[in-house]
Amino acid sequence: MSASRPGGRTERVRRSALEAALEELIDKGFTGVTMENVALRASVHKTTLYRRWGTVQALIVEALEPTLARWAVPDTGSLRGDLEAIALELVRTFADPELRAIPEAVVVGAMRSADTVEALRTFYADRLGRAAVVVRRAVERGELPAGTDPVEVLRATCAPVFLRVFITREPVDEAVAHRAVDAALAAAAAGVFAG
Amino acid sequence: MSASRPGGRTERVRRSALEAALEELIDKGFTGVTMENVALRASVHKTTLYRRWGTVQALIVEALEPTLARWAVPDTGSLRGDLEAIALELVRTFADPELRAIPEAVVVGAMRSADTVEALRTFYADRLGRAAVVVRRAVERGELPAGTDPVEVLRATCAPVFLRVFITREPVDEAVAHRAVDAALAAAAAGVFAG
DNA sequence: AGCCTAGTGCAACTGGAGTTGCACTCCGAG
DNA sequence: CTCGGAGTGCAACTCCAGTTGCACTAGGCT
Repeated sequence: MSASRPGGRTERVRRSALEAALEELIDKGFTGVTMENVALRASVHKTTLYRRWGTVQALIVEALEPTLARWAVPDTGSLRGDLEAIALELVRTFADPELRAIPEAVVVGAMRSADTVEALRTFYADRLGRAAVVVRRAVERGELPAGTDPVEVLRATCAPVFLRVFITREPVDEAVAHRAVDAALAAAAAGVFAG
Repeated sequence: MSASRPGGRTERVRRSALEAALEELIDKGFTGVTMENVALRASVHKTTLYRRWGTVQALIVEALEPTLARWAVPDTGSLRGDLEAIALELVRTFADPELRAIPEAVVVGAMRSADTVEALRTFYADRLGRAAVVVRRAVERGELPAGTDPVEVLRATCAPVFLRVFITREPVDEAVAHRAVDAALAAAAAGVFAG
């Protein structure tokens, strides 16, 4: 464990491997990430990678943790502004091939290994849970009916973007984001997500 | 090509392989489908499979074509009824592990090979296009504002289901389907998808 | 009937992912 | 400083997906 030797070689190897994994991911896309390539780039032997992480998926998941963790909930003053910030960030992420590689890798990984499924589930549970504040504030301000399920509003906002990117494989632009926000707001205002 | 000898061995091999591929897919899930396993089950040599289809993904895509093609657009008399039929069919498909394997395989395949991406895109373009009648009828009946984009309504209806199944990995039930329909209808009624 | 060839079967090969046993290095505790 | 052991490097191995060259079978055509 790295905990036993936090300042030593183990930690250097760990950092080097995670950094290399991230670079490989961005370069080659989720298909090209290989233990051997990562090992080469990190100047670490592949045996070490297998021993510490077991699978490429696990390595990638850990490599992505810091990137995914640092995410700030928007606070623009209005619900529409907050939701648009969230939706637009999604669209921009998926528009940039480099940024897109990261969420894509996780979703793909989840299709293959059960542990990655769990990682994905907890990640989105956490992020949706954190973003829920945005809707709760709106309910307090009286912008939405009392009893509105915050997470449902967020799901409705993000779902069309994900649908196009991962399922129907349609292009996404800012108009998609705006329409998704409008739709979510209309449904929420109508009380669909309340009770 | 099988066209050159439509009644002969080539066609028998083709049918046998596609059938075996489908069975393998349902049995083992998308992970377990291997050219060798399919070859074994179909009593066809794996070399033949590689020569005819090239990759497992291509084989699976072709094996799924007939299943995916036979799909009837619902016509219950009301838009809500039609959309609920569509959404509930999705939910039921994903609830059944056997049925779920099929769309899952295609989505996973699309993450890996470019040709599968194209297959997925055209499939959903076709299905959304065919289902659009449901909304067009509703517009004619005056249930929705004129100028409503039919496909947008369908996307809004299906997106939350796909989001939970493939992205956030949350369980789906019929309540999810109903709420998605309600949300899509509320947004459409508010004119979000018109103009 | 008999030829012609596309399509298939077969076996051996390639290549890369993942594993294993062993030697060695280096951190940290005493 | 030195010693123990966790962690790492290394090389050789297994295993399986995918490839290739060759023989041959079987369907269509004259």
